[in-house]
Amino acid sequence: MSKIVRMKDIAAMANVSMGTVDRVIHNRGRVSADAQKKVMDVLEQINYKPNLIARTLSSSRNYRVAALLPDAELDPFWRSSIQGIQQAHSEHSQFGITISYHFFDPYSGDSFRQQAHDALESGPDGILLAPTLRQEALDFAGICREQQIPLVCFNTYIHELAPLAFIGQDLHQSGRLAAELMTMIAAPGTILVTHIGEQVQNSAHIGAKETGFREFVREKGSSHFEVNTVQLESPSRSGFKASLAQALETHPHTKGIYVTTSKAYEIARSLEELGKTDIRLIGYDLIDENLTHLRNGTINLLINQNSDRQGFLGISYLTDHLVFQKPIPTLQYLPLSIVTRENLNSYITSQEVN
Amino acid sequence: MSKIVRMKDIAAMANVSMGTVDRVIHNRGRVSADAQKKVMDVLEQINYKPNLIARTLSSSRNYRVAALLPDAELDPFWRSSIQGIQQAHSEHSQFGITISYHFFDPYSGDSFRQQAHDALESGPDGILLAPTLRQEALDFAGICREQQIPLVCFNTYIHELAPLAFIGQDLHQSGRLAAELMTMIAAPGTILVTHIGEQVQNSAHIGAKETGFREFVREKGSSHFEVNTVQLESPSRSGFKASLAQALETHPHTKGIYVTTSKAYEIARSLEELGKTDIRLIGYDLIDENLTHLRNGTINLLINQNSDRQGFLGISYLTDHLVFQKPIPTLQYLPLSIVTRENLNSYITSQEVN
DNA sequence: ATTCACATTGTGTACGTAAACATTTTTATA
DNA sequence: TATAAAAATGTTTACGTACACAATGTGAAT
Repeated sequence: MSKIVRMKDIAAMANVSMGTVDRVIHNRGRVSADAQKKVMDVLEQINYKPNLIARTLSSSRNYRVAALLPDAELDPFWRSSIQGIQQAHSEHSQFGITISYHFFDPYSGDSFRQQAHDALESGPDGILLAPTLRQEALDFAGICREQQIPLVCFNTYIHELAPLAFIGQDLHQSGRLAAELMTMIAAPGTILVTHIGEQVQNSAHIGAKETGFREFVREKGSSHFEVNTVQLESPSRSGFKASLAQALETHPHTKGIYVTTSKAYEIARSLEELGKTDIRLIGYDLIDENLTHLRNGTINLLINQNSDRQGFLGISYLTDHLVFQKPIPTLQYLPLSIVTRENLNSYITSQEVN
Repeated sequence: MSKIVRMKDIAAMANVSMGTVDRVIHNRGRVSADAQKKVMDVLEQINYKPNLIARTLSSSRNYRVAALLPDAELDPFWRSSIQGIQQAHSEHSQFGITISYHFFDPYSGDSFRQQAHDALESGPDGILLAPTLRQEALDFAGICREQQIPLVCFNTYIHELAPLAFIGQDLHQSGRLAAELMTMIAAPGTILVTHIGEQVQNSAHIGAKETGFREFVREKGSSHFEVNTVQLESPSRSGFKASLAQALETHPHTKGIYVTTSKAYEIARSLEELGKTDIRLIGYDLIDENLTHLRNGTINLLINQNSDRQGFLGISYLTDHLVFQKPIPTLQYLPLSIVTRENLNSYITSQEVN
């Protein structure tokens, strides 16, 4: 029977005007201690839930969100993040959300600083950030905090950033999962953990996966498997395939390769060219380049970081925070999705609507 | 620059009143051909998107939704569906959605009819249905169509129901996936597909999984694996373990068991009691009973039907349809999530909020 | 031409909140 | 005490839509 309580009702119960109730609820000040108490007393008795619909309609202002993430032209991994952001945007545009995009070179501090500057220039009410560069991200987060701009981060977890929300994957656990899967599908022998032309800045990020991987093997598979880390040339250089071949010669009993980034397709391509078919390959992310090899069997498993959903949730959370003033999760770990040839389509199909 | 167009603007452009615009947009009739044309012309030129916020606030009526699904007391599988429904409800209750629950015995037509009758009695504006009983569901859907009550179904796909939306899993593909996983982790030998005390009504439902499973093995694993179907006693009967032991004697080279329902824990328990440790076990759903065995390793893999998300989406779609009059997907297949010991937590953890 | 029935069109109010604005009360100052 | 300034409180309007209601216009029957 509990009818919905409105500000009007509270005003009546407390014997004050709606204006006063409004001032108390939003503590805008300019209220006598007496009135304050009267309203607070009522608020404690009843369970007032503001009507978010009415609130949104009333204060129908426009919110600007700046999305700051690497350029998908430079790394296709980010394509799906952008898709997720765009989908969230199209679902929320009616709430007066506009998004400006600022794409940076994921390995260039200068590029980041430039784009970050532009993002701030646009006078955003909220910022969505993929903090691939640690130090630059920290500096930027400081400015956001100074300027009181809500910051939501995704993909790369950096504890000290202390954003309003982080959305991503538990990387340590992700590494453990990869190891579990590898020990399930690979024959006993050597497992290579590959790092491909990585920059120093990313080392913490990648490190958590490797640590998790090794931890699992130590716990559960040390009798059958030996883990070795190899550093390969950047795929953009001609030496890439050679450096892989070299690694395989050094470790002749290699039965599996774990690629900690979305670049498994580069390894897959080289393995095909080298005619190696007895090596299990586990990598990350449903980018087109990987899917081809997952379908033809060169890549056996992919762990999906759900970066489309990361982008989607990032924008959704900012909308909830800005528009609806709803509480949002501080830390949102997404599922560690395992993708094979047979469940791939269930992860990438979109549905018709009516 | 494209300012948002309101009904007011359309009225001005077409030289009519807002009332007329309203009548045209909602084709409530009582409009002259002349006025109709004037408004339509404007509507074709501009891109009018109604403000759903304002619409919702204005027609702030209450919607009743009836949820009709099996009793979780009789089958724990349904617990998570209910959780999902409740979560969606708590997120949408501010939009004036109230839900009445009607739990039936999943194997009793009488029970279903009784609860379905109650559900209709409650005068719902929308219905969420888990159509476990085929014929009864068809009859019920007919009544819903007659009474023009929107019907959203989940979990069990029945084509002839033709609901507003179906949310669930592609069962054929689910079977294929199970087979792919089984051939990855099991040693060559016999694979058993088990049916546990199933009712006739569910045969179509379960059949799709088995067909998919066999199809995959035929295509990709026929040289190493032989698939056999076994029918076991209902776990409630004392003969369950014996019937399993009997099946394993009949098929002495059994290396894997595929349980097409959420009852893998029953098999796991019996396997433990029988001391069988070399048989891989793949089942469905993250119910507590299964998780225990997944954690201790008796169950190797679970395929998650995401029934919490099914319930959540079911209510969300009904809300979108009723409250926001948004288009919703006709057919929403959810991902075929693969769950292991190491990614289990990423599927069941909930987050703190701020 | 007058009246009535009916079709069409226009106007006003409600939804619940936020925020601008107007009014009253209190306090400080001369 | 008178008066201005400041503080507190109350009132009104806007947000965009839906819907009830009022006001026109049209044509037919008397």
